[in-house]
Amino acid sequence: MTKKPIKPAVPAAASDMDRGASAGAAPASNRATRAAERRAAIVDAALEEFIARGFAATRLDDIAKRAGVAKGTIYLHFKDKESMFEELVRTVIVPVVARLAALPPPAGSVRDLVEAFANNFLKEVVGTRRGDLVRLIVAEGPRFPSVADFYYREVVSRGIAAMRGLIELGIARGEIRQKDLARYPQILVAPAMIAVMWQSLFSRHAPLDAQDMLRVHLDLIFGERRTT
Amino acid sequence: MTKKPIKPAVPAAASDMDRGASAGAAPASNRATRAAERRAAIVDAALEEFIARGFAATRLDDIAKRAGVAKGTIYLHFKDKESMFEELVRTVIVPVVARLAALPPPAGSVRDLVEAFANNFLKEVVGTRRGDLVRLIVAEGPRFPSVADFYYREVVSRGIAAMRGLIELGIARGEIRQKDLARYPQILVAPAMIAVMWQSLFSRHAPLDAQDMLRVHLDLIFGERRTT
Amino acid sequence: MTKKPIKPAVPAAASDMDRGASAGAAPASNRATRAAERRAAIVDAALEEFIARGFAATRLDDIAKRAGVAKGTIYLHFKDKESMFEELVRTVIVPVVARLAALPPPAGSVRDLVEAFANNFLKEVVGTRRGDLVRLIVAEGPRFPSVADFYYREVVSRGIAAMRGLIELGIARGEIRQKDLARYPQILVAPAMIAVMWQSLFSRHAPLDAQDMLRVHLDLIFGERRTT
Amino acid sequence: MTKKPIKPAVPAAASDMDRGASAGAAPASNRATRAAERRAAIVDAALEEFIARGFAATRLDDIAKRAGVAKGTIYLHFKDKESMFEELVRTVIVPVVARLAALPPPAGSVRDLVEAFANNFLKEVVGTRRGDLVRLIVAEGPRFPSVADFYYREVVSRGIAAMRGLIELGIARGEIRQKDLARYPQILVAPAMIAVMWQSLFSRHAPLDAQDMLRVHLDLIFGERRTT
DNA sequence: TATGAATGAGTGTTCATTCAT
DNA sequence: TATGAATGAACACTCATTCAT
Repeated sequence: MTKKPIKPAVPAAASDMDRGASAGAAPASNRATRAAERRAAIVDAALEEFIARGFAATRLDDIAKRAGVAKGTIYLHFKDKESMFEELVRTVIVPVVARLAALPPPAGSVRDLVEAFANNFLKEVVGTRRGDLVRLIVAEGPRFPSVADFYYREVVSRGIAAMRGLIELGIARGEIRQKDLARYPQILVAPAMIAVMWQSLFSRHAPLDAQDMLRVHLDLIFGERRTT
Repeated sequence: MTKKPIKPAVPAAASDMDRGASAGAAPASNRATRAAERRAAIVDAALEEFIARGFAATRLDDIAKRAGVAKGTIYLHFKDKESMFEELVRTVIVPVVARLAALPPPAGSVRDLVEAFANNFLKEVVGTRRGDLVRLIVAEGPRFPSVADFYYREVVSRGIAAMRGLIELGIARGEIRQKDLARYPQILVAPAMIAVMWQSLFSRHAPLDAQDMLRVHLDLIFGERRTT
Repeated sequence: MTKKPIKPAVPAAASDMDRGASAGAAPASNRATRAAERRAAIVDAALEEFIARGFAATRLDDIAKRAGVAKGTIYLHFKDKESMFEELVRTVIVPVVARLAALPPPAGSVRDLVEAFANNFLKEVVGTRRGDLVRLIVAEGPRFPSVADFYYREVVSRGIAAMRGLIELGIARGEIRQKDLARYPQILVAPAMIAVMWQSLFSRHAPLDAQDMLRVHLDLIFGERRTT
Repeated sequence: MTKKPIKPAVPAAASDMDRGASAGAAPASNRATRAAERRAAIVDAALEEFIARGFAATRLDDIAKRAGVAKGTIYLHFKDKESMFEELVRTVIVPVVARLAALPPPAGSVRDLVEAFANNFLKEVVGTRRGDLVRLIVAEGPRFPSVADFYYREVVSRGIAAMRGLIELGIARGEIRQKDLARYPQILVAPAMIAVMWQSLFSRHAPLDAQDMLRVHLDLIFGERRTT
């Protein structure tokens, strides 16, 4: 029995950001696979270009060139430039959210949980292309309400809810003193967001040790760690 | 003796953002005054458009229309679109910085100082056009290194330094326990920045009581206030 | 066996100036052919417009309209207006030079040679669009050194050399008495050039019988012909 | 008795080309003088710019700057750019023609006359701004029929007539053998015209000894000079 | 009379989108 | 399905001309 290569439903479509090392072109058996690969290539290229230049200043020509397809091909996958941008954000964000939603085992203290979460964020977002995507959304959000909406719905509101849950847990367990914090989970993540922006904008003026900063921030919330 | 109205040499040139209620434009006496007024009108209009659409998507035609001048007039004041954007940021930011630099009377506790500062920020930046300008800089910074540089130099680095000074004072006076905070003044202002972004992007999904959030954040840093 | 119509790889690309009666455009089979035809149409139209108005006053819009293409199409073939002008001159001149370089059979006297040459020039240049092109180069040369350079290299220096050769031959054969003439072949062609200019500028004031004038000039150089 | 400064009817208006060393601003007594000086300055500047860039590419701004007047001032002297160009040519050419019309004493042989004339032309036209003006007229003539007409009427037809007169005199005196030459005085001046163009266009590729060339040409017409 | 700020029509160039191959 | 040549609307920028001072 020939074992057919198992292809994901949305194959490789989520850009390099979510591909391990799938760079080396896969065998590309049938039609659908090829199409999906092309789409993924376009998404990757578009993300790169949009991040580098913003929506309006990005040329479809450049995206096509970078993706290694003809300009017309883009229109086989996306209705127009705007749709492409909107779908792009969805395509890239969905798997990230999915992974984060698969919470790590809630073992240990709340601080440990939050810290694990923060470290993950540091590694996977701050200073990476994903961090740039966040900045891109901040930049283009007002011109793309649907993107802002999507981002709020899928990422922000969920993230806020998750953080609130952790904060309430921390309060219940006595790890967090300040009860009001549960009303503003934003405070918990604010320095992380600042770190994201800082890396994009100011890191060449004054590098920021994001990890250390987040530790200090957590100390503020959970109390300084006893260095036993 | 007739008291002649004293007109500033470069009057109101810094955009509405810094004009009190100069709406009812004066008769506009001399040439230089007129020129300055026009320039101010262009700056105002450009700011509005750039915030609404971003740099690349803004049309000089629209700026001219909004400013009530002909397209060519813009080029009497600015070399080209890019220079306009760069000078615009400077023009708008400088007086804000100048005002903030005029420190409020350092009376009372450090918390009071910080709180006064935060309230000022809330009133003057969060949810205002100035807040949008911050977002605009975040959005366009990577494409306009000179703007990012300027903003870092004039606003960020100074703000960080000022915050650090306050934090160290708070530590010295025993108001702030966590000494490490002085290494990351960003933590102090992070929620304020988040508030700025939030208002631009998500306020229609979930309004944010920025003032209350900042209070909670300060409680975190200074300890909860005794409600006497 | 069906004899397929042989099409040149770059067909008719050199403007009407070098097309015989290709007016009834062929069905235009393949892609490359179509492209070449379009390019030729643009070159023709541009030549016409540049001659009529000069470089600066010529509108790309008009060229496009005359060529029957969209304005953007021009930019598929030429980098910008300046390059178009420069390439245009090359494109048009090269085949003319090529044809002249294919020397007529060097039979008969030097005078006959020169006369054949002059008659050819009269028919093909004086009073034609090619003549206007010469005037155009004289007009725009100072603003387009590269054009002047090219023209000097490809046309002038070669023409001068060829004339010098003929003159020396004429001297050797005793047909030309004045030996110094070999130092200034320009004298040989000067009346022809004057004829070119005259047709463009003054023919409506005073028509010039260029052929007769050239005959008189040759009489001057070779001595009057015995009217046998 | 106050000695009023004698002003020329067309004061200084003919550009540097016809001013000796009037550069050092004259006392400029009354209104009319000042106006005439300004006009002359504009004419000078305009000539310079038109020669350097051609009609269409010349900016009134540059002319004004070079002339040391405001842009609006130009419109006090000329209806618009086209009129300025047309009047400019007239203004500059008239005195040149006037001077040439004041024929040198017709002493000596015809060849001496022609040679004196040619030397004058070499010194005053070839390689000078006046020569450039000739090229400018050749360049812009087709777009400015009135200029071409004027030039033909005032310069070309008169020059042709004068040359014809000299040729006929030469024939009558036996200095010139070829009687047909009288029908094409253009032949007499053709090398001189070529020299004018050559200096503008090709002198940097191959310098041309115009004087020697003209001598050879005259030898051709009058027979080689006996070097006694 | 002279100025030069202001105007706005005009033009070169770009680029999202279409469509014949 | 994929291509990329062709399109033409859109836009930044220029510059001749006007006019209030």
